[in-house]
Amino acid sequence: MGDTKPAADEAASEQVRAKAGRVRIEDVAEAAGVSMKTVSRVLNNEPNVSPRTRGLVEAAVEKLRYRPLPSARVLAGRRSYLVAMLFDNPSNNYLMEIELGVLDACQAQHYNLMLAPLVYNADDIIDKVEALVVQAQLDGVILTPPITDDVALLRRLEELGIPYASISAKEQNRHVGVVVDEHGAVCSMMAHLASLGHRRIAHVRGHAAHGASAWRLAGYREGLRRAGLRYDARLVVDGEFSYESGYAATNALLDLDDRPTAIFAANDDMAAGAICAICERGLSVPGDISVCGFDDTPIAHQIYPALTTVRQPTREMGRLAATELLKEVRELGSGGIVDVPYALQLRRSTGPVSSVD
Amino acid sequence: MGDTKPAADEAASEQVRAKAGRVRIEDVAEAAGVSMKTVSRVLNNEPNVSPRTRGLVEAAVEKLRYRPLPSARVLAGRRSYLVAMLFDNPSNNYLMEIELGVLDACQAQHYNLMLAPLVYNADDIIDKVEALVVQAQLDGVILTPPITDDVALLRRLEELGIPYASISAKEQNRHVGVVVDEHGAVCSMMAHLASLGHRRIAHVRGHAAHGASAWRLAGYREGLRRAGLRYDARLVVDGEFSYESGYAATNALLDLDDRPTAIFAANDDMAAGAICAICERGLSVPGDISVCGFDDTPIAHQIYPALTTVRQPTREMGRLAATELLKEVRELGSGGIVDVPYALQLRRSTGPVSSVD
DNA sequence: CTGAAAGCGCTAACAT
DNA sequence: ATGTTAGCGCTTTCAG
Repeated sequence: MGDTKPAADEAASEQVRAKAGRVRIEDVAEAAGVSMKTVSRVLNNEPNVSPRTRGLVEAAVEKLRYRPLPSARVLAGRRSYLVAMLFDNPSNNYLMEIELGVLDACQAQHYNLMLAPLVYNADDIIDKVEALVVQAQLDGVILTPPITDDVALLRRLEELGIPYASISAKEQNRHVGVVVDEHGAVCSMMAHLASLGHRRIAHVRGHAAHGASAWRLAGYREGLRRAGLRYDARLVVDGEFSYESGYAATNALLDLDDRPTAIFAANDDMAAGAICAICERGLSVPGDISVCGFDDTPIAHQIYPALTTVRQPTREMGRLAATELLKEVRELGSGGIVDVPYALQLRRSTGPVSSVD
Repeated sequence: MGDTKPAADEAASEQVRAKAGRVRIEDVAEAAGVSMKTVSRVLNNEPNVSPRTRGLVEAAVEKLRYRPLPSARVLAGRRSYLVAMLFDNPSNNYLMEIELGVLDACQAQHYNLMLAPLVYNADDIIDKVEALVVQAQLDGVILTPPITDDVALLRRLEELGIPYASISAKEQNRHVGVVVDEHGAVCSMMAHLASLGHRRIAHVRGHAAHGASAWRLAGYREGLRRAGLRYDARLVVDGEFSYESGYAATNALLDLDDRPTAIFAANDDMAAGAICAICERGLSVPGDISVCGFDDTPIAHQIYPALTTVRQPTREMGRLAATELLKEVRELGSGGIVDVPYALQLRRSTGPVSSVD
């Protein structure tokens, strides 16, 4: 390690600086023999840099292992490289999958994610979000159900001119985000039940305030229609997406004189509750009654019998929503709606209608 | 709206500025009739401000609805007001509860949370974390299992001098963070099983690389000892915390000539797998075999029969870990280890040993 | 295509 | 107890 050659000196001093202080854009500029601004251009993919210069800068960045300091960029620039995910925890599992997907996209594009727990329908939600957007200088927000359906909030976000993307929003007009054809999914599920010979199919609804509940009910009715079955209001009972509500709703159905041979619950948790209620009466699934759910959460294959349900690619949905949002952030109007595919997961909880019935 | 009176002018200009640009510390200083620095002192709870002045400043902050811009504070100051949570998803549910707790504490103390998905035992984990710490200027990190047990990482964090807090770390020496007495919890569970008359109690182990597995096994052995039961190696089978592994392990146990009358699985998912395996053989839980788990995840009460298990206050653990970390951030050495209580959740999956046995 | 200078909003160090 | 000054590291004008 001689200290005679200038090159060695330079390398050494750079080392020291990197260790002690921190490599700054100025150091990179010096190393590449260009100005700070040119380095900045390269970093931000701006036009008007010759390929040769770009290469020089990139090499210097690599060599010095330079990474821009986020706070400095934010302070100086217009963008904050920060998006927030607004949520009112619908379910730990669903939310975490979405979050992981969002994180995937954010990391890939060097954006940061901030989490904003909110309470759906609380009257201070707009103030809270506004404070967040202004204070944290958010570049955009991701809305998860059921926050997606707060019209007042949507309006305010539009007034503020801040890009947003929603996941499974009820109203899809003018939105950026991702949706899955829940209506179609439920229709397929109903077709599956009908093909097994079921004629009395019940539905346990989800929480009334959630958009998903309406879709799933609509799919149920359309499914009945297509199978040539009559809608019977007594076979539709309210739940609220929780295990307990599914349990209670199913007990009500089991008390009917003419009980159903199949139950479509609006999500897996309620379906699990349904199975429990059925088992407790000494009936068997699917021997006596078939049960199916929606979401394909882990519980779907961790209960006995394993649940027939509908799978949505949750993590992918998070990733795509974030991707569309970031497009929108870069250029208003460039984000779109992505329709992701669902898949029926046929498992043991559904079977042919029992012949004695 | 006259423009003659200076006071009105000032108010109006403040309004405009607040709307168009943004309220800055300078505006607050002007409104309070003090210098920028004094406002800064009040904002940061620094000493050497007279109560009167403090009051003046606070009133101005309130009136102008002033909020400091994070990036500016970070750039100018030493702290980043940012902590990261390092994780290698052990389970969506567990992680989300921890995260919500951490978020509670961070929000209360005006800190931001960054999420860092990692892969336990990957060889680039140290580089990744180091890049994060340096680049994002983290004030501290929170470690979740199993990342808590990466000794090389812990050493590096200490070298870097960056505060960290861990949740349920295997080695608790010199750590800041939160722990629960898992050993004691398992002993209690074993005492419960023994009191029901069980003499042949099996254990399905967790993933070998996780600290929790070792604790739970140790608690199992100690529990046997206290109940005066002999340890039988054939009754201990390996799992890896997944539903499938619990299912497979239980099938192995059921194939034994002298099969157990109770199974303690190292977590709920595996216990759910165990119940499935038992049911599939036409045996009943707890009639033929009692099953218990650990964690009290939602699945514990969503399967049939509901699972006897151990509950840890997960969200609270996240909150406490973050709280201790932030103490440590403010003043090295001020954070400590918090021992949180566990609770046995007795449900239907455990019962008296069958008399025929 | 490139560079020089002027801040972004705040805090640190040093006055006073 | 309070104020003054000089940056933090980057981007944005605006000028070449």
